[in-house]
Amino acid sequence: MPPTRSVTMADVARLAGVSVATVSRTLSGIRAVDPAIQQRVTDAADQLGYQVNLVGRALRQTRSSTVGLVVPDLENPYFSALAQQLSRAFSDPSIDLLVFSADSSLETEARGVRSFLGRQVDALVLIPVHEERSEAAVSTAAAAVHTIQLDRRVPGTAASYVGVSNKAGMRLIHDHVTSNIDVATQPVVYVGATPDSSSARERLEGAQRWFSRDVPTMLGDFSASWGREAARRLLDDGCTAATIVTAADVIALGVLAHLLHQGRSVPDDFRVIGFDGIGAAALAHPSLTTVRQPVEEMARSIRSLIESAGEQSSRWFEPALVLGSTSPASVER
Amino acid sequence: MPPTRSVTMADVARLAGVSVATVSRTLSGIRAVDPAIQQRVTDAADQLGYQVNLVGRALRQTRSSTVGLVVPDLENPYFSALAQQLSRAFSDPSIDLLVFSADSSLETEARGVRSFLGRQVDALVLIPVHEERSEAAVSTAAAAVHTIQLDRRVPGTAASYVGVSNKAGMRLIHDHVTSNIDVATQPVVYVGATPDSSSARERLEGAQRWFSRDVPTMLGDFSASWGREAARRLLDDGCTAATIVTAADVIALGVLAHLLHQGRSVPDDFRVIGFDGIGAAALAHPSLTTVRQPVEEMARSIRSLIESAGEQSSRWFEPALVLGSTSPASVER
DNA sequence: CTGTTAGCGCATTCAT
DNA sequence: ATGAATGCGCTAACAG
Repeated sequence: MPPTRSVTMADVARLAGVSVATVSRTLSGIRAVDPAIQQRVTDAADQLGYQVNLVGRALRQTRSSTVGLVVPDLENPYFSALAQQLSRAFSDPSIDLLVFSADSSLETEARGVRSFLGRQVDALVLIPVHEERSEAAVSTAAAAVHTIQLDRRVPGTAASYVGVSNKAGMRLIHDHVTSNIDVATQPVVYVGATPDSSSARERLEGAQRWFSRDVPTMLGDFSASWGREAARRLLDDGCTAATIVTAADVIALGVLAHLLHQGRSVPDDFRVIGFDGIGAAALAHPSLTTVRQPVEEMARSIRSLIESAGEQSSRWFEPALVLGSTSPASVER
Repeated sequence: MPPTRSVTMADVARLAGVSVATVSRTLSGIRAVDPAIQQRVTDAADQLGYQVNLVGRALRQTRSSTVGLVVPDLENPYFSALAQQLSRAFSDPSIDLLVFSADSSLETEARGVRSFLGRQVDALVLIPVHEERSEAAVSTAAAAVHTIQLDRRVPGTAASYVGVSNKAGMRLIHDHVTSNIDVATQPVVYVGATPDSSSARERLEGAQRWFSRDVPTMLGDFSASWGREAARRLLDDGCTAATIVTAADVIALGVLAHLLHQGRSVPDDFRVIGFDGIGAAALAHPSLTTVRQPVEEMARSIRSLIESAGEQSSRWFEPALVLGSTSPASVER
C-alpha cells in the first residue's frame, strides 16, 4: 500500500501560491500570518491531505516532541499500569509517549535507550532492569537527555528518580502484621525477589529491618510462577501455618493460588501480603492485603519533572496499606 | 544534562581522516571497506562516543526501521500480553517496536496513528478502538504504510488482519458447557461487551448462534468492574444458579470475584467461563475455564507479514479450550 | 574501494 | 507579513 510519494510542504506551497516558509508558519501557528493567506494554505493542505513529516521537523529542531519509556516487561501488571498512567499523563497532544519493552534483557534495554536517543527524544523514562548492570544504559541516557528512573534506580547516576519509599511500605506491613498476629508463635516468611533491582533490595532490607534480620527468606523473581514455586517449597517443608510477606502482588497472587489449590486456609492458617496495589489484588478471593503505590501521582510527577525541563531531582512517594482479606483486619478483631 | 552538541559523522570522519561517506559505509556495514580504514573509523567513533542519529538516517531513507503498535489500553492484560509478545517477536536488533496507548479514546488513537506515520514507521499494527469510528484512523494508516489490524478489525479497509476465530471460540465453549451441564434446567447467561469492536460483536454473535438467539445477555465493557457489576445485578435479580459465559477473562474474573465474595459456590451453583487465556486466569481460585488465543504465534505471524513487506492479507487463528475449575470437567464426570 | 555531491522535509535565519 | 536561502545528519548516486 505504500503510495507514490507523500505530499510535502512544497506541494502545499505550490498549490496555495506561497512559499514553503509561509506554509510552515501557518501550520505550526508560530507566527502571525495574513488571515486570507492562512485560509488558502489550510485549504490547500486539506485538499492534498498534507501531514507533517515529523522526521524532517525533528532533524531541523533537534528534538522530537517525544518522551520515551523503557520498561523491563509489559506483561508485568505493575509495569503496564505505570506505562498506561504515564501515557495518560501525556494525553496533551503536544508530546507523545512511546513505550519500548526491554524484555528483561540488558542488551535489549541498551538497544531501547540507544534507539530513543537516536530518535532525539526530549526526555527518557527508564525502569532499569538491573541495579548495577543497567548503569551504562542509564548513564548514556542521562548524558544525552533528561532521564528519569522510575520505580527502580541505579545509584550514582546523573538521572532523576521517581518511586515509593519501599522501606516505609515494609514498615506499614510490619505494623499491620504485628498488631494482629502473635509473631512469636506464628512464623513470618518473606518471599521476595533477588536483590538485583533497587526495589527488590530495598524491600528485602525493609523486611529484614522491621521484622528481623534473620527472618526466613526465599528469593526468586517478580512473577506469579515464582510465588507458586515458593509456596510449594514451603508446604513441602512441612509448614502448616505462616504469615507470608512478599515483595510484589504478582508473587503474592502466585503464593495464594498455590495455597488455595492445596486446600490451605487463608487467612486462618496462612496470611499473605502483597506489594504494589495492582488491580488484580482486589480481584483475588480472598482479596489481597497489600501496599499501594500512588501510580497516577507518580506519573503526573514525572510529567512535571519533564516539563520543568530541568534539573536532576528525585521524589519518593509514600505507599498506603490496603486491607484485604488475606490478613486479619485490625478493626474487626 | 543536555550536553553541548552531539557528535556527528563529520566529527568521526575528521578524526579518522576520511570522508563522511566512508564513515557511513563503515558503520552501516552496507558496503565493503578497507580493513585498515575500517579500524580507524571504528576507533574514532568509539573514542568520540559516536551514536547514529536515527532522525537523519530516517529522513534520508524515508523509513525508520520502526514498527508502531497502537493499543487501546495497556492496563488490559490481554493487550499488554500482545504488546509484550510483539516486542519479543521483534527482538531482532534491526527493527524497533514502539508502543503507543490510545487510552481508549478515538482522538488519541488518531493522534497515535498520525504520530507514527509522521515518524516514517515501516509498518503499523493497530488494535482499533471502535469497529466503525476507527475507520478513518485505519484507512489513513493503510493508505500510507503496511497496516495490520490485530484482534479487532474495521471492516472494508485496505489493511491486513490477524486475530482468532471468535465464533469458533464460542463454539468450543458451547460444546464444553452443553456436554457437561443440562442447559435445559440450568440457565446460561452471556456477560459480554457492547458490540462496538469486532471481537465484542463476533463473540456476542457466537454466543447467540451456538447457545440460543435469545440467550439472556448483559453487555458492558472489557473490564473486571463490569464483570462485578453484572454479577451483582444477576444476584439482585434473585438468580441462584447459572452458567455465566463471558466475552473476556477480565470480565469473568470480575464476575467470579463478586460471586465468591458473596459466598456463592463455584462451580456447583455458578459456572464461569472466560475468553482470551491471559495468565491471571490460571491464578484464580478456582482457576478459570477459558479459551486461549495463541498470542505468541499471532505475534510471530505479524512479524512475518511485515517482513514479507507485502500484500494485504489476513489470518485467523484457532483458539483452544483451557479447562479450569470454574466449570465441570468433562473427563472427571 | 573512496571522495564529492546532492537532497530527504522542515524551521529558521536574514532580507525585503 | 512574506520569500529566499541555509543546514539539521545522514545515505545514495556518481565519479574516479
